[in-house]
Amino acid sequence: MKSFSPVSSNKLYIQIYNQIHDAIISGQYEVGDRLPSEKDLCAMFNVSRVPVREALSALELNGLVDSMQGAGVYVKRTTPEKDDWTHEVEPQDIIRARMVLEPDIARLAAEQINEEQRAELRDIIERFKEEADEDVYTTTVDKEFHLFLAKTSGNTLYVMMMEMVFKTMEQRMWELILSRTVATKKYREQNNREHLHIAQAVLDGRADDAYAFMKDHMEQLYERYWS
Amino acid sequence: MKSFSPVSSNKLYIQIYNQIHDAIISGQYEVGDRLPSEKDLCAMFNVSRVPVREALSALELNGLVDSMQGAGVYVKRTTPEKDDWTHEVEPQDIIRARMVLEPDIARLAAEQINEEQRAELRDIIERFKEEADEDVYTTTVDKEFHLFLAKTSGNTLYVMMMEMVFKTMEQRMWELILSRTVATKKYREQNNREHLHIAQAVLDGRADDAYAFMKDHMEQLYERYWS
DNA sequence: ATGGTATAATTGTCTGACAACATGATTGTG
DNA sequence: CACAATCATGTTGTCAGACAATTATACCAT
Repeated sequence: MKSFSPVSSNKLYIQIYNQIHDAIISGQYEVGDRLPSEKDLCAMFNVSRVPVREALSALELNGLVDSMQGAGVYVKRTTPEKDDWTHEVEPQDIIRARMVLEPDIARLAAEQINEEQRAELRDIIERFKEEADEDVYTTTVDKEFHLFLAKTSGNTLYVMMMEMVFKTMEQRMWELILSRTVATKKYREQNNREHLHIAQAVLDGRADDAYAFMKDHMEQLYERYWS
Repeated sequence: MKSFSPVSSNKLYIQIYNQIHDAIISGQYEVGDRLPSEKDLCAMFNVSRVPVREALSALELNGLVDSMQGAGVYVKRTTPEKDDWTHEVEPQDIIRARMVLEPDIARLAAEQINEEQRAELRDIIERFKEEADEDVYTTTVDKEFHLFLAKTSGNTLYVMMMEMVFKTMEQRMWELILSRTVATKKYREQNNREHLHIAQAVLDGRADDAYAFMKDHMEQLYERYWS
């Protein structure tokens, strides 16, 4: 493999780490390749074993390489941590998850809402009404509404799950799909009506209604998507 | 701050790294705190400076600490608050979310399972039976089963949500709660029966049964927890 | 060819030393 | 007394050499 450049200044092990790290993730090494031995690396970088070992141990603890006593240091993976699962989420996956989750969230929210949260919800309702008059359709208030319900449910797992949902929706331009469905004027009005029904049920503490209205709302979304 | 335990075997710098890493992300150190000097750490771990420095340089290259020559090693971050939501998840939150999610996951899994996955599921069933004879109760196969269903459902959001659930369960020693409920012999047998019923329904593609059995299973969990 | 053994290569750890730098105490001077 | 320069001390960064533990390889006898 390639030779490394001798290092010059300011914390050798950092420069050595960066050089080897870049060499690995840039694909100069394949998975399973063996790095040069520490002795060779010392010669390449023109340093002692200490900074080389500090760099290598950091790479190992980062999961990039695997060092085995007596054998050598082997490349374990050449790609940075991929938590990029959003690309394999299909639109129907999101709708399905929301159909299952959100009615229960609405019910819990209606059961547990307090005065402070009622004020916040009224504020959101106002913004829904303002938004109804505008020409452009945005999903910010929509998102805010559903996340508010999750928070009000008091179940932190629901909050995190809904944030996952919306993060995924943003990551993949769902705007396009929305533009074909709820973004049209007719559907926007219906959407608004449904939101207001749910909000009112939550405000009144009518848990069963909140559940039912949210279920309807989600089923509407489902049908609109598949039509 | 606290003292560290002397290390014993098998790559000292890994154990040292883990101990310091855990001490930092668990909040035993605030941002800006100074770690003990290398000399002190050597005394605490009862090792030489070499593995201590290898662990510290890895922490620095991971961005957790900042080591300044002549001054000391200072904590840079204690892990973003983002990952720190698990502590506010209550046990009933987890049960509630699972009650809502998992029946639908089971249904989807039964609808979409293919031959390869059937083989994997049979393998899991075998391990359930092996585990039934052992004395100690572990949750590894249980977790594997439920995560398998999520994967088989084909809904990546469900997979991520279930991973969230189990990660949370592990983070907050649910073992303790389990030891009071499902860990007892009587419940373990019932648990096993329920799992096998669900698995068989999924294997046969009986979606409605898978849904119903999983719902029962979750309701059983719910009742066991609250009793 | 095959299997076992000796040898070499490689990583893991220790010890001791010194250089580079930061901080606070000491001292000297106005 | 105030203040600045100097020094002592503690800390991290690096070097050199050594040995232990483990693995891979070469060699040899059968």
